[in-house]
Formats: sequence, structure tokens, C-alpha cells
Amino acid sequence: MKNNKRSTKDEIDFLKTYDASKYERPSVTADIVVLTLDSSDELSILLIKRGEYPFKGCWAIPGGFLQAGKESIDEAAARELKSETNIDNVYLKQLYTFGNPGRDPRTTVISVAYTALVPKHMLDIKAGDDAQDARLFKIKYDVNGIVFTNDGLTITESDLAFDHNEIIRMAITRLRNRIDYEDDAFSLLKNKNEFTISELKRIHETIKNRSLDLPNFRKTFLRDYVSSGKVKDLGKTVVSKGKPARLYTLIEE
Amino acid sequence: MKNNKRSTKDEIDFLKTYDASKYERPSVTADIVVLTLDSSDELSILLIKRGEYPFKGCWAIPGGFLQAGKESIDEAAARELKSETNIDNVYLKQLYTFGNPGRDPRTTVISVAYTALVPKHMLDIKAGDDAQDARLFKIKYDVNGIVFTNDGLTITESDLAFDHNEIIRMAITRLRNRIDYEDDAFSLLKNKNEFTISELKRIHETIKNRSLDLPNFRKTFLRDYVSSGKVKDLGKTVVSKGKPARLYTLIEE
DNA sequence: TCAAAAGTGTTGTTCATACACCCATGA
DNA sequence: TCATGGGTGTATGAACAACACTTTTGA
Repeated sequence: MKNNKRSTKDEIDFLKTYDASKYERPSVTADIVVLTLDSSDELSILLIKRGEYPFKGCWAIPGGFLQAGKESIDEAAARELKSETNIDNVYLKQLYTFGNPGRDPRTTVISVAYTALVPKHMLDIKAGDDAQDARLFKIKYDVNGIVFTNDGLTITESDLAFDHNEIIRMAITRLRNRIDYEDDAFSLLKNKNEFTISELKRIHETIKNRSLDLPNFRKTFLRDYVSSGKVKDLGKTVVSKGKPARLYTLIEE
Repeated sequence: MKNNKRSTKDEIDFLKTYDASKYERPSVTADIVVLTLDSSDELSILLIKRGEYPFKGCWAIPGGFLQAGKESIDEAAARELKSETNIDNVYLKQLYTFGNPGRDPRTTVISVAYTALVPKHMLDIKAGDDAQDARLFKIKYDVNGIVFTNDGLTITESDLAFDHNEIIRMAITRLRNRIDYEDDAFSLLKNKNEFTISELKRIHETIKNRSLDLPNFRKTFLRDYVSSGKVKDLGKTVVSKGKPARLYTLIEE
């Protein structure tokens, strides 16, 4: 798309002698808010316990430094996600870029934050190089803000490393605001090619943190997705406790 | 909010010996899509003609390198905006971060893009240090995408430096999608403390690129802004060509 | 036959859209 | 008085929410 007719001899000479170090350069990281629904359909986040300074011993969201020149930021995020959870090819969208001086005590660090939505059964959580531990925490709310719980372990927002509480807040808020317009919820299905309306409804309920009316949910689902061809009725049903539920499949474009 | 109880002697020692250069660092810039309504109420953008390589002589959106350590990215964007247009205290929101390798021929450059919405009379455009020229271009569309015009001068998307066409596309799309829910349009008013409904309607029309029904626009305006107290009726009118129009004022929170 | 979950139908309200019409001003 | 833009009122249909009711299964 971009033409190259500007690459004159002048420009080539300029590039040869360009001193890349004349500007003060910050470090850049890609950090990822990995969200999933746990086995009891509650919104959960992947946190790692930092094994190194700064914030050694604190819980943080996974992430790492961009290998400048070798990869794009999106690729850096995907690489970090893979190294922490062993997953590939999932919903991974840029969220926001954080760059206040002082957010990292070492030096200026610009963090490009991403949101990943992953079905729990695809997560293969492992503590990486610089993490002592990695776990899924349920996301709950109380007067002091977000609370993260994993069995007996409870962490509050202010216990997190860096400004990661801010990043997580933004990820949840954005997800909630977009859920009605974007197709984000499908990314959290166990199987995008065989799912029921109730399953999708539970995902919406979890993200919005309130219960929804099934008849109305069904109506909008049929109108917005089935009628438009984005989702197809498989003509099969699956047995559960009550009446068997119809199965649908997502048509990826 | 953040506690400091982690600053043990260990951590202090670590920070002293931390080698900031052990990771490959990219350059970071803040680039700004400055949008306004020109004298004929058409959507316009500020472009600068680059005075230096790379892309010397090409038109581009204003921007510049982050002075890492000295300022946040938001501050860098505000500083660059001020240096190009001499304006302060305007709508300036982070848009997206671009970081594909090869987008800048010099070295890896991460660009954090911002959108600025500025009323035209506040713009004091001047060519800065590294710009030969700076002008407002009308934004039009044709089969090949966006076309930028300034009197006799016409530029197409693919003439722009770097991936700036992508950045501009995203800025316009985002603005359009958000205009009904966010209060962005107010930022383009000549005077937020004294404006008429028609004035605000013209801004919405320009951004959406279609005409709106005045009676209906008035109804939603009264419901969404006046009834909720975000905007107050000044009880005054202003003379124009026909019936004098009622004046409203925006209540900034 | 009963509980549980899927699925259908009805009703009332809110909201967007289209549009007919009236009002106040300057020329 | 007429053109011009401001402002009011009304009718229609879509979207949304609440909820009563029916269906199909396993236990």
C-alpha cells in the first residue's frame, strides 16, 4: 500500500548515519489481563507472583519486555501469553498504554496493556522464568474496590504490583461496556462450534455481574446472530438436567 | 494508594545496580490526530509537511519523541500539540498504540496515538522545528479511501508518512462510533458556555457525515443533557437569520 | 408425577424516526 | 409579507423488559 518513491539517495545516507540513541528511550512491555470463567462460572483473572524485584513477592498480571526489532507489540503480548499459559490463537486485544513516570521504580517503562479472554479448560497455567507462582483468582468487589481470591488466599487491589490495579479496572470496565455490542463473549465459550444459548447467557451474566432474563436473551440472540447468519443452528440438542438444549455454532468470518 | 512496605534494603540494592540497557529499547513517540470543523463546518485535520528524513516532504500528523523520565505520554502529547498549534487544555485522548516493526525505517518506533478535538478559532497553526509547513486539510472520501484537500492541494491516504493513514482512519471511526454515547462533540463548540442546539447538531452531522432531524436532535439533547443537569439553559437567546436561538451552557464537572 | 431447564407468547414502556406545523425575527 | 431558521407536537414501529405459560427431559 505504501509507496517507496521517497527512498532517495539522500534518505538512504540519512538512515545510515542516524543515531538511534540520541533520544532517551524508555523500556516497553506488553502486559496482559487474562480473564476467564472459573468452574463455578465466576469471573477470574490470572495473576503471577513476582520472583524478582521490583515488587518481588507481589502479585501482578503477566507480561514482559518487548524485543524491539524482532516483533510487534501484538506479537510480544502473544508470546508472553503463550509462555505463561501455553495458549495460542485466542482473543487478545490491545487495551490501553500506561506510561506515567514513576510507575516502575527502575526506569521509565511504557506498558501496552492487552486483554485476553480465554476459556478455562484451555489455560495451562505455569510459573514462568520470573514468576514464583501463577494462579487464577476470583474477582469480587467490596467497599475498597476489587478483591482477588484463590482458596484461602485473598488479595486486595492495593496489594498488586505497579499500577496493575488500574489496568485490571480498565479491562473489566471496557469488557462490560462492550459486551452488548461486540462479540467478545463468544471467546469465553468452551466450544465455539457447539454451544447453547444458556451457556452464552451465563457468560454475559458473569461479565455484567447481574442475572438476565432467558426469554429476552434468546430473542436478541436470535435476532442479532442467528438471523444475520453469524451463528447457525446445528439442529442438534444436548442433554442436561431439564429439557435438552439446542446447539449453535459460531461462523468465523 | 500504593503502599511502600516492599521497599526493603534488598530492593534498594537491586535498583542501584539495575542495568536499564540490558533490554533492547524502542523509541516512543506521541502522535496526534488533530480534528476540527473548518469555517464551512467540514471535518478537517492538521497535517504537517515533514522537513526531515524519513519521509521528508511527506505530509504527516504532528508528533514527537517522548522525553522518557521527564514526562508521561499524555504530557508528551500535550507538549507536542502545544508546540504545533499553541493550544492548551483541550480534548486530548489516547487512541491506540502502533508498534509494528518496519513502520519507521530508522529503528523500532512505538507510537502512542492521540485524538485532539479543537475548535478552529483556537488553532494557531505554525510549522515547528521539524516541519516545513503545517495546514488544515478537509477530510473527504472517495473510492480509494480518505482524501485530504487544502485549496488546490490534494493528498490521498497513501501519500502520508509512516502508517499515519491507519491512525487517522482509526481516529475517525472511533469518534463516529462514540459520538452518541460520549460527550466528545462539546469539545468542538466555539464556546462551551454559550451554544445553541443547532450548533451542536452541526457538529454531530459533520462527524457522522449525514444530516440529522432537528426536532429529534433537540428531544434527545433535552433528555440526555438538560434534564440530567449536564447542560443548563441560559435563558438568553442569540439572534441569527430566523427566530432567535436559545443558548445553553455546559456544566463541567 | 415432579423438578428443572428450555423454549414460546403477550403486554407495556421507552426510544428512534419521520414529519406536519407553528413561532419569531430581519429584510 | 416572506424567507429563514428555531421550536412544538404527534404518529409509527422497533427495541427492551417483565412475566405468564408450555414443553421436554431425568429422576
